[in-house]
Amino acid sequence: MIQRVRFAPSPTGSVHIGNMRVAIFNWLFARHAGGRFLLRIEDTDRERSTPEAIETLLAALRWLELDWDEEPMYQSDRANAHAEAAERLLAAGAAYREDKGGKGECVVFRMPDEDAVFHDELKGELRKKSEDMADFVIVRSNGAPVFHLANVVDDIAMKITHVLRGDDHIENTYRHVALFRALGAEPPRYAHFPMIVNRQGKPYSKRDGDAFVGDFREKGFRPDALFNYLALLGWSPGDDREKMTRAEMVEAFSLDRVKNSPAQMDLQKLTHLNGLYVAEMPAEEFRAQARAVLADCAWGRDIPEAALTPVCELMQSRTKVFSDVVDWRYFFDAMPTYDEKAVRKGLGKDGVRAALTRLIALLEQYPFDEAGIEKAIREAEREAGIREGKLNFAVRVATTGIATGAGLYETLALLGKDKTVARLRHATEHLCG
RNA sequence: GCGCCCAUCGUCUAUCGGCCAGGACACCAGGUUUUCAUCCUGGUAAGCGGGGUUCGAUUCCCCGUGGGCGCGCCA
Repeated sequence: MIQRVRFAPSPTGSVHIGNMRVAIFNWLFARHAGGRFLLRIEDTDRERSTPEAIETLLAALRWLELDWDEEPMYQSDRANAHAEAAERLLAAGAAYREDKGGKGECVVFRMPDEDAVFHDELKGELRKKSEDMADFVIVRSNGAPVFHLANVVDDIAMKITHVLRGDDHIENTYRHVALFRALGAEPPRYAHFPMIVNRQGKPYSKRDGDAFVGDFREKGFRPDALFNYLALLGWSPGDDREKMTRAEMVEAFSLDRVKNSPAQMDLQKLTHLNGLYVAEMPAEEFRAQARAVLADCAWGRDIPEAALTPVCELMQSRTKVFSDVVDWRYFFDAMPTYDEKAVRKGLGKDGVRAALTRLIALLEQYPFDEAGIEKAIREAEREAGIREGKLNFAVRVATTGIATGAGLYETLALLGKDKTVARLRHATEHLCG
């Protein structure tokens, strides 16, 4: 039998990272098994489920290349099926009408008078005593179906074989299993994944920042890196592999390798992984991405291709996230923005002013290329009695304003003699301690 | 309160009774006789507590403790 799983989000305008990981696990499961990955939009909340919210959701799925099979089901189209199911349950005595709070009659599902049991693919046999479960509303007094009913009726219609969702649904599952049976359907198999939690161990929320797929996209994370990272949150291939291609993940994925304890999001590790992906991007693609970031900066919009290309070549290997690109400003502006701390540390020492002043003169004596620049700096050090290599940091701060960057000689060669000399001069006149 | 789920380095994880408890991120030290966000090498760092079962438990069972979830005419 072909396995059919579904991702059934309710569109709210932003896509939560925990939800997306559930989608990833469903997708991986389906692709591994050669089954179907289906989409159901639970858009019965008409206030929040706007066309824009739905588009945001689909865009997030497309961005992560979670391609779905068949036409998505829209729950809002299913009112008749839900109502009909409620009628059947009523007719069979599995449900009854009741006015629970003066709001008019609603339809209540009668929980069977027996313990609820189901087999969870991750957690084993899960059970709950009959007396610990109460009947529950399936149709509101205004006629609208409640989540439980709609969810089960639609899963039946979609012929879902495996429901893979967050373990915050475990309690619902006891009810859902009963609903499936009452509707004459065999319940699907279930697996409940642990949640993604924050530092405090609470479910990851928007208050924690970076809670939505869009946040990562905006910051310049790559979708393949985010996919890879999220897949590893709660799942591992069983060996030491971490950076994996989709094909490898599809091949290796199985439910019995999914952990059943909650995982905490580690932005640093995601950033590291993203850097590995960035490093192997084709140069043109890297440039296009950098260009997209620059387009949002007033100073970065009109950089000619000829100026941008060498900077990209220099910086790609050390770019981890595309938002890093906003720090490239010193390559293009006349003057860098000087970081106070770096200035203090790099330009504050005695003798630095004299050495840099001498360097300005020495730069005139050699060709302005990497080798010539290095020679000039070495010579300036010798003359000033500074230990070899020690002047580099001062030069770096004087010319780029910050403490870190690419290779110094390459950076200066790229900057050009005019900017380099002007900045060195500025440093000797205004910044040295 | 009642019920359910969970528990290995700071974090993500490996281990399916015998491990010097392995890897990764982060961190620290060193190297790439120049910086560095790349790269290489090395290091610090873990089995929540108490009972069992067993020749032997991180691993199996029980009880605590801690955290999470559920107990809606929300999804």
